[in-house]
Amino acid sequence: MTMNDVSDHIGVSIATISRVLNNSGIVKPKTREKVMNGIRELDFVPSSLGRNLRTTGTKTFLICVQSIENPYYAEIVRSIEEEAKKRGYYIMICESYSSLKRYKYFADAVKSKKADGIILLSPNAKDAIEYFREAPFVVCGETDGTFDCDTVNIDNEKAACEAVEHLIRAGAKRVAFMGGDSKSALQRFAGYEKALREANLPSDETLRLSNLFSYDEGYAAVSRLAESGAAFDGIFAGTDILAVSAVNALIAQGKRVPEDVKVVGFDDLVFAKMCAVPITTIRQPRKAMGAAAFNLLYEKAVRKTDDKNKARDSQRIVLEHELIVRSSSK
Amino acid sequence: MTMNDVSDHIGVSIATISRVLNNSGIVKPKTREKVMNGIRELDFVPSSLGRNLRTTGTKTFLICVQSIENPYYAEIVRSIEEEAKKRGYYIMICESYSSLKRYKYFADAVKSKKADGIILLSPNAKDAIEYFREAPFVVCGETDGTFDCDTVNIDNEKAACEAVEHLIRAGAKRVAFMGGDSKSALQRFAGYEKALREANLPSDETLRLSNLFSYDEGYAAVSRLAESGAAFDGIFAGTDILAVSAVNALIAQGKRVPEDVKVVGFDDLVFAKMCAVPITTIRQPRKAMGAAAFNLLYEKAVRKTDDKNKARDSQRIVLEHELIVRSSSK
DNA sequence: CTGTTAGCGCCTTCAT
DNA sequence: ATGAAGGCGCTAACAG
Repeated sequence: MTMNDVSDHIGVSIATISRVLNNSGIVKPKTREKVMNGIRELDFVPSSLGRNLRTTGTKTFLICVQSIENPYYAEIVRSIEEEAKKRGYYIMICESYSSLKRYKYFADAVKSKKADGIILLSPNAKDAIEYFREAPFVVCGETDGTFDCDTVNIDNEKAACEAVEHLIRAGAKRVAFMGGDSKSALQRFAGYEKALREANLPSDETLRLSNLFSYDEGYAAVSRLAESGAAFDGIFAGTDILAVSAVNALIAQGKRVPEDVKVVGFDDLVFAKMCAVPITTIRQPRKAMGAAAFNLLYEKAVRKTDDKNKARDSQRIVLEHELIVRSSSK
Repeated sequence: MTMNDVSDHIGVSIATISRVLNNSGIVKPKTREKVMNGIRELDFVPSSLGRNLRTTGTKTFLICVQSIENPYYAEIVRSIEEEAKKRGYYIMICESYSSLKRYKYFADAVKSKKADGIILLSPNAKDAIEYFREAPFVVCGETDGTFDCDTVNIDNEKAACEAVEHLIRAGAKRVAFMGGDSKSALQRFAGYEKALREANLPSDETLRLSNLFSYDEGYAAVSRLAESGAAFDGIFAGTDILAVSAVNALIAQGKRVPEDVKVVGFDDLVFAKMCAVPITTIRQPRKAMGAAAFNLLYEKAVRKTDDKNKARDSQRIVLEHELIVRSSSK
């Protein structure tokens, strides 16, 4: 079923059909109606293959997430999709599993014209970026001053600082840190240190639990810390997963949350409130982040087609976070 | 950058380049090498637009999930992707949000040749299916005898029955049910009833908590049940989310799990073990399910191209589940 | 073994 | 306001 079939069916040239489909050129209302009816009768859907080949564009963006298992991405993706719909764009979600090979694969997907651009929601953005030099792309949720690209993010350091300030205000004097080693994890650690400094509290190395990523790692680390007899009455976790692991490990050790130890997480994922003790956390404006990321990429993709005004400094959009206070800290 | 550029660069016809790229036809080793070098030097990636138009296929499948926020899908998707890679297929993940409009959108994506087929991981498969009549598609994780299509699933009734038998063996005499109203939820309810019948235990309507989907709904329902003073010492939840909500609600009511109430969930999602009381659950063989779903669709898509032997009865693949025993039931 | 050539389905001038 | 025709990049049939 192609435009030719429709053409035969209703006796109008394919050029006119194309004009109707794309709202381009001028078509007599009566002709337009005839075409519309024919399309409906035959249940015709134009092939994107022909169109894309002709226009050398797909109106499709790739969203590259580390793994869809992480619910952090869901709301951002949804927001990107909503924005895309407004512009008539398709979205494909791809998982990187943080593998460099996969990044190459996605970059090639753009080169081979399967998509027009990439939105990278990856925690390992820096590693990926070398592959994307030639593809229009935007990084969302990760910033690193050392590379130059369009970026949407929150101020991780500031947010972490506020989270720790909140713990201190709630009465915590000895606050532990849990986090990974990604760029944003380091920024969150910097915020933690800053808050301690500003409150004139010492930063104790034994309370610094680094290189933590999974639930199991977090659980083990907090269990060890508690067993070691180290004194602490607060935990700032760079991730809700780690915060949940901390709460469960503490309870298993006979400590009470928040009475003995106050806990704050980061990201406000679904299970932050599904925990036995609902967790205080930093909420990122994920909806706004997704929309901003799409629009940034859209602009870039369109500009590339227009090919005037091609060069433009990369933009760094920073959005506002929010502290959500729940039982784990009060 | 097209095959013509490569052709100019190395002085070989585009036909030969195509043969090298597709491993089709016969090419002298020396020529092949020359072509490979040229491709590497120019960093050429063939346009899928031209190729797809020519072959009228995209080697791309859509995976339609209700929402990527539900980690249930992650492992299935991963497994599908692995299988796809073996065959040189691309995978696009799409979210349906259970909206019928979105199903139409996906069906059109296939009609417009953006993809060759659809794997439906949706709990509302039945509603979607009318849209997919013309598109090669496979349903994974949902069966309903009333419609005819290729299907990969476990035996939900049997699995639920085993879960409840386990509760009964563990000493539970009055087991409550929590579940939604999807087809598989009903099948799980049937298994629950069967287990009670076979153990000669009465089925008490007041212990039947239906139409439950979200964490909050589950939490509220179990809280009400406990407050009502109804006697129960076991809960079979049709979903891990509901099981977690039950555990948290029970603890909040001062009940102990598993001493006072034993709980079993379904699906073995990440947070089934991230809960304060790790949850006994039914694990679906998600890896095998994903692989089976891909291969089923692959066969269908290829058969459609071959167009001989087109008609074939739809297949219904049923795979084995597994009971994972954790603290919530022992 | 390699090159030439005819479309795949569509959009877009250019005529009319 | 509409139609005819070329070509987007590639594959496959046919020549050589």
